[in-house]
Amino acid sequence: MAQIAQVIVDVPTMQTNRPYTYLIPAAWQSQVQPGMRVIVPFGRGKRRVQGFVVNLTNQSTFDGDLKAIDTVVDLAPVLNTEALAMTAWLAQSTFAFQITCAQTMLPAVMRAKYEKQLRATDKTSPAVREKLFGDASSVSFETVATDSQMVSQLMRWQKAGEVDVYYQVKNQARRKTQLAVKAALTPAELATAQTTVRAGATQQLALLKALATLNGETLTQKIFSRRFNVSDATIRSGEKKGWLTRVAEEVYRDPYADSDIQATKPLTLNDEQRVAVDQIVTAIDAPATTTFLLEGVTGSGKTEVYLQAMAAALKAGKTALMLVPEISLTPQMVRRVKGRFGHAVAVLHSGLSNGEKYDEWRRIQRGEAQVVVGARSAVFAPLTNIGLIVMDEEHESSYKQDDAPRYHARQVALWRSRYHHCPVVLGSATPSLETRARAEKGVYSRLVLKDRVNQRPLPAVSIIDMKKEMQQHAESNFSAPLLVALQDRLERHEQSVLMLNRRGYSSFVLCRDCGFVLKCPNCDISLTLHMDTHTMKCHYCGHEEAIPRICPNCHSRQIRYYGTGTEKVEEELRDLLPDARIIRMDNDTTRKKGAHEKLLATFGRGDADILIGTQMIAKGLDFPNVTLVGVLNADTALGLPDFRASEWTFQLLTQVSGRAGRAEKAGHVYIQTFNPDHYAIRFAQHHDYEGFFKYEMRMRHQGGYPPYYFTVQITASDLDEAVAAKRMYQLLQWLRPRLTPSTLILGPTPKPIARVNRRYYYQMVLKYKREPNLASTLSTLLQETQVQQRQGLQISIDVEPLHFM
DNA sequence: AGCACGCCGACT
DNA sequence: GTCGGCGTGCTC
Repeated sequence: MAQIAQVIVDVPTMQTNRPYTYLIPAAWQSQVQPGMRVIVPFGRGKRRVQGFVVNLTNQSTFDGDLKAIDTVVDLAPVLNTEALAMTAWLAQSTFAFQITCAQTMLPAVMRAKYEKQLRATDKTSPAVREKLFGDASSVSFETVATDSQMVSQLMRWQKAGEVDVYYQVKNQARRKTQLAVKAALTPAELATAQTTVRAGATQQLALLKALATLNGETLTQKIFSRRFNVSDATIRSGEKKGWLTRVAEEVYRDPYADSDIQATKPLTLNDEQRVAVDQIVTAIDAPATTTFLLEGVTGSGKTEVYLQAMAAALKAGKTALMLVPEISLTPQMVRRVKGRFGHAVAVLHSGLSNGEKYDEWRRIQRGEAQVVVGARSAVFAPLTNIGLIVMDEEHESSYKQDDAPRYHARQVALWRSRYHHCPVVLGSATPSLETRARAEKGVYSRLVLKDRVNQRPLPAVSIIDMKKEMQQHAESNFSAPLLVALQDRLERHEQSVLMLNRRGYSSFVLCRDCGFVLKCPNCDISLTLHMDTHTMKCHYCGHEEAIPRICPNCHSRQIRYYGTGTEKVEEELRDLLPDARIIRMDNDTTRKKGAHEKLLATFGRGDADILIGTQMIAKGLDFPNVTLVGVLNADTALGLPDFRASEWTFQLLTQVSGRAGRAEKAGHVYIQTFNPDHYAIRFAQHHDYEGFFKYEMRMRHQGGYPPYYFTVQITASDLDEAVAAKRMYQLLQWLRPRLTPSTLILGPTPKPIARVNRRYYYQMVLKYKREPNLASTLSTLLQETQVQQRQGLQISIDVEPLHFM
């Protein structure tokens, strides 16, 4: 029986990023297990924090007095052996704190909330009691400690024993319960009771008869009253008479409870799909940790391959994990998977409430769900005995988390595949260069789907040179050919989709007299105009202000907005095509829960002719009547200072092109661009992924970028620009001699957006092929800079960053 | 992170 | 003299 526990405490700092040793109180010794949450005293005061038990021993390696665990929060571990191992690996590979990693794997409600409280003691004088507590015995420190004078007063009272400081560690997890009805009498007694109710009491008679059918089982009151048509009032009076008892029964919050989902059958596979499924199934059965790259154009039936391979994993008694990008996790997608696997499916995505996420997580943990579908963080789903991991649209940048722990779901998936000894399927029409290059080298097995399931050819793509258009016509978002095509679709009662590439683009306010651009007072970027709220907003810090009527700089009235937002495009289109029914889909119109789905349903029913949207419309939507896709500005992302700009542009254009002509009717795509000869646009025009891959690989080779080099980004930020810059140069001096000479260091440079939220950002990028001591060097760097970090300097390390700006 | 300790300036 | 400002070190 273990007497001592090693605990990772909820104090995310470099110094506390290691286990602390605690005594286990005798009463808990047989129950505490690694992976359980505990509450422990930490520090010299009375502070208490939550922690995770990571190890049990009988001997302390700590030479000093041990404190004892205060409370054990869980009855069973919330992190199993795999999750604990994953925590350690994740912390080490992303340079994040272990506690941060552990918390990332669990639903948000399992994170503790802390409240510092003051409690009355037996020494509390009436005056203090009156001033602080009133009738209560405790009060939150924050509500009383209003200013520094009060804080010192409170400290004096604490020293005098007038008040006691206490840390309340709050568990946010709430289980949802529903009242359930249970018969309190035996069947014989119920029968007797039926004869004793007064004549005409039909409700009571119905209740007794209903209770008799329960056979001692419980049934939620809601269903009970509906099924037997007895009112809640009757049930309550039955409870008073002692016929029944009502108990609170735990229920899961089921986000899809109200949607009725049609069961679907596996579709017939074509030859290529068959080959793919067979290979994956062979790997599942072996089992082998093969990583497959499933490459197939839109409409080639990748999803069906996933579903049939997952079915094989279930058939082998194993579980399956399917990751999809957040924006592809639409109700249609969920319906498709649930239709195939029914109640075995748990869904995890950001649209769920915290309670719903918690319940889905517990269903998985208890083994009640064998299939998990979810976005990035679902890669940590507590499935055991995984037989297959699928990652759809593996090139999507949303798989990389932007804040600590800065992990890529693909890396986690590969780690779990090794742990469970199961295959991984990475699917995409436009694989990331890293993945495709690994397939080329034979590290991954490549499976190719060349044919579209419906045998439709890919749509024709026309490139429109906007430079020429601008010379011939007045300034407009719509070129003549696109407008003609839109008109034509209207006449033929076919639908069109227009995409506005928002990346690197927005509408801002500019003074036509002096050129003044309205900027955010906290960040280094222009404020974006929002017509719906009639405000100027900063997309980085959320700052909001009124739209200026006169220029703050020269007081001219010639201050107008520039650039293009979806709203402005919509407005212009309504002018040009007054008869068209238009739907706009962007962050503003889809913010409300379910709004996204509603707009798509309207469009799908044919209640609109044109759908205007941002990147979010490029993915997954599949409407047979769409025969025209227009990209209004293909090249805004090309101007970004990022070596992946071409890759993103190519992927986006290829994806959006796939939206045209998915059924019987042929589709056409119009791409408006100022760079008609750019290779990313040319290869997208010809649906030529292979061509793009070869060309881009040459570019990466020349520039020394991934996948030829590994990269690490180091960022420093401070309120004082000079401090950030100086520290960054010191880091460079410190790092250079510790790294191999062949490692390249780019920078330090100010970030393209140098100031965000009043902080100044500087970055440095390491490019290397082999750097054996990199991990230890970078951890030392973090250790050595912790004193500066206290003083307000923030340093972060991003391994294989996706965004270089 | 949050707390105690310790060292300096300005006041009951 | 002391109260309280902040820089520094430590938390099993």
